[in-house]
Order: sequence, then C-alpha cells, then structure tokens
Amino acid sequence: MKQNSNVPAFLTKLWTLVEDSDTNEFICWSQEGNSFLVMNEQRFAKEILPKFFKHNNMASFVRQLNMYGFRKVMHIDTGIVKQERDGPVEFQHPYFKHGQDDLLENIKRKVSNARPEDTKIKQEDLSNILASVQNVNGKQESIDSRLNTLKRDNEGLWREISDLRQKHSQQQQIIKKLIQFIVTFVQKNRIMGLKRKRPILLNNNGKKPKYIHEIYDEPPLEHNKVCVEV
Amino acid sequence: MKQNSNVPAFLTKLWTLVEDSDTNEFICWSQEGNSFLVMNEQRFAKEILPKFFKHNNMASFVRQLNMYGFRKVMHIDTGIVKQERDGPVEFQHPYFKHGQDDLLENIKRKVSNARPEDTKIKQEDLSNILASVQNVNGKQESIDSRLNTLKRDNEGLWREISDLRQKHSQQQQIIKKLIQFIVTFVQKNRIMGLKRKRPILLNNNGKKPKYIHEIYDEPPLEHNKVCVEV
DNA sequence: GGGAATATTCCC
DNA sequence: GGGAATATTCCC
Repeated sequence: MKQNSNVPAFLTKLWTLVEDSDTNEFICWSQEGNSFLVMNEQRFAKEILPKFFKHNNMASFVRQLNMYGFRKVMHIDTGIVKQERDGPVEFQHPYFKHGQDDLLENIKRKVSNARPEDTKIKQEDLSNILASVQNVNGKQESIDSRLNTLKRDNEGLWREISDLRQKHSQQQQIIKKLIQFIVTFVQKNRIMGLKRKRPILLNNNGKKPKYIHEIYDEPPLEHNKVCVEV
Repeated sequence: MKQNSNVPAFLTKLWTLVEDSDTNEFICWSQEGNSFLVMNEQRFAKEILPKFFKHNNMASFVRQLNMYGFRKVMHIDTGIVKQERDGPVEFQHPYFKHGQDDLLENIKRKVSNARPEDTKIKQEDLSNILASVQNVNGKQESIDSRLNTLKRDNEGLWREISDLRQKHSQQQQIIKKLIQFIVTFVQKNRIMGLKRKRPILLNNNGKKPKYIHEIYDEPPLEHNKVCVEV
C-alpha cells in the first residue's frame, strides 16, 4: 500500500483484508482475481469485521460496498437464482483486482446527493434570473412611462382635433352664410345692371381660382346654378 | 432512560456516562448539576470513551458536544483565562442537567449545512421567480402591442390635425376673401343708398349674432371700422 | 440498493 | 468551533 493519502480507508482496508491469506477462510479473491467472496457471513461479521472497522455488521459492510460502487455477483444455475442462506456472497468492482492496489484510486465514493453542485448551479441560475427580472422590470417601467406620455399626447391630440373640427364646422357655417348673404345681395342689386367682363374673383394669390362648390364641403345640390366664381 | 426513541444515542450515552458514579473519577456533574467536568483527559479518552463510543479520541467527543450545542465553560481566575494542561474541562448545555433526562429531547443536533431546507427553498424561489418572469414578460408583450397601437393612433391623429389645420387656414383665407369681396361690393354699390333699419344679419339660428371680428381669428386692426354685423 | 440521519475523522 | 468528507446506522 503506497497511496494511503488519496484512497479512502475503507478501500485500503478492504483490499488488505481480501489479500490477507490469514482471513481466506472468510473472505478471499475469486479464481480470476477480479472479484471477492465472503464465506460464512455470520462469523465473518462478528470475528473479522471488527478487526478492520468500527462495527461488526454485515449490513454496514455491504452499505459501504454499495457506496463505492461494488456490485453483488449473481450466481445463476440452470436459470434459477441461487439464494442459499449463508452461502458465499461475491462482490465485484472493475477497479478492485487481485494484486493491483494501484487501481484503487479510481474507485470513487458516491456523493450523498450531489447537492453541492446542485445548490451552486441553482445559486447561479438564481442570480441570472434575478438580474433578468430586474432588467425586464426596468424596461417595463420605461415602457410604462412612455405609454403614459403617449396617452397624454393622444388625449391632447383628440382635444385639438375636436377643437379643430368644431372650428371647421363653424367656419363652414360662416362661409355658408357669407355666400347666402352675397347671393341675396347680388340678387337685390341685379337691377343695377352692373356689368363686368369677367366674374368677380377673390384674390387667390395667383393660384387657380376656386368655384364656390369647391370651397363648400358639401357637394352642390344644383350644379348648374352654383357656378359663380368668387 | 425512557425515550430511547427520540433522543440520539450520543446524548443518552453521555447522560448515562455522567450520571454513572463508577466513572466519577473521569467525568461527573458539577456541584450545581448543570454542567459536567472531565478530569484526566488522556485516561478518560483511552479508557472510558471506547466503552460508550466507537473511538477513543477526545477530539471526536468534543466534536459531538459541539454538534449538539454544548459550550465549554471558561474558568477565569483573577482575570486570566486558566489554560492548565490536563486540568479539568467543563461543558454545559441548558438542557443537560443532573437527574433530568427528560430534558434531553430538547437538545437538537446541528444540521450539517442546512442544505436540505436551503435547496427546497431555492427550488420554490426558483419556481416563483420563473413564474414572475413569465408574468412580466407577458405583460411586457401586452404593453408593447398597446404602445404600438397608440403610436399608430398618434400618427393618424397628427395627420388629421395637420389636415384640419390646413383646412382651417384655407377656410380663413376664403372667409377673408369673401369679406373683402363683400366690402368691395358694398362700397361699389353704396351710391345706391339702399337703407335698412338694422345691418344685414346672417341667419345665426337664434343665437347671439357674431361681429365680423369675432368670426375672424385675428383681432381687428381698426376696431371702429369693422363693426359690421354679418 | 440507496436515502438520510447520526457518528467519526480530518482539517482549517 | 465548525466545515466537510467518510463511516455507521436506520430505514424504505
């Protein structure tokens, strides 16, 4: 036994125990040297185990074997599992072999429930998710405030539109009345016979003159009648 | 000892050991019976401990005491901590008292690192946070789409306002020209001497008649001149 | 065969 | 004094 540093006590003790020819009556290598057998469990537990471990229970011994990944070798005769009471039990592990204590360091004890890694990963995930939440929350607030601004803008725009529509409608009324007034006035003064070469034009800043029915939003009821240029 | 079910082996063994008058040479109650003393550590560890535990190390014994919340009682003489080698050491726990084994069930072993609870809580938190993230994400999308709708609305409103303002301005121009026309027309026909009792009124649906400077957006330049009702 | 609590060891 | 790995026990 060289590497008593890395290899757990259970493995070195077990390997020593199996190698030891003094205990061959109770525990020894199989013929091929790649597994070991326990004979006479009762006496092995009470007489041999306490010499190497702090107990004399076969169950505790087997528990450790399982913790280190040993498997019980099943003995099958003519298709039926042999279940002799107090018959030899055999255990095997790929790195537990006769004369090869250098392989022992490859045998790893199972960690109870891998919680350490789990918890660490969880902690990382937690931090990531938390950061993500706060990021999204920040964006949410930003969007919310933009939304509120837009809503206020919108309300203002609606008010302005309402205002403009009302003004527009009032202007339409005014235009209508002005035109009615003009029409009435012109009719009353027609007798004067004031002739012009061209109809009266309103100053339109050099742009195309408008017909009265173009200024007016509603289509003219009687087209022929309302062709007076203004 | 009744409740050998609930109380860990270490506590019942320790209590028995301290109560046992056969071992009083090495371990016994203090005078008040609310703490115990260990005399002659070396012999106690090698001779007494193995009779009750699976080891003969004082350190392991003390480790267990610490695991169960026992505290070493400090002996202070004249302001200086006594640190005698091999002098008696004293340990105390509020629920470890002479003759009161019924208190032992109140002594709780420290859990190694509270990972079980930790992990469970973490898992819960994780689920909660995840749900929260998805909730916020959902809201985000909803708000985003509302935002886009509002933006489109807003653009439409701006277009309408621009349109209405243009119409308004055009109408103002028309009204201005109509009035100019009327003024010109009236002036040209003044010689006619067409007299009325009241100025011409546009039909205003029974409402208060408007003065021309009220219809017109701009304030009248010469107030006295523009008092013509329309 | 293995989960989980307690016990022992090793180490800081 | 206590963290952490290994060992032992108890239990499913």
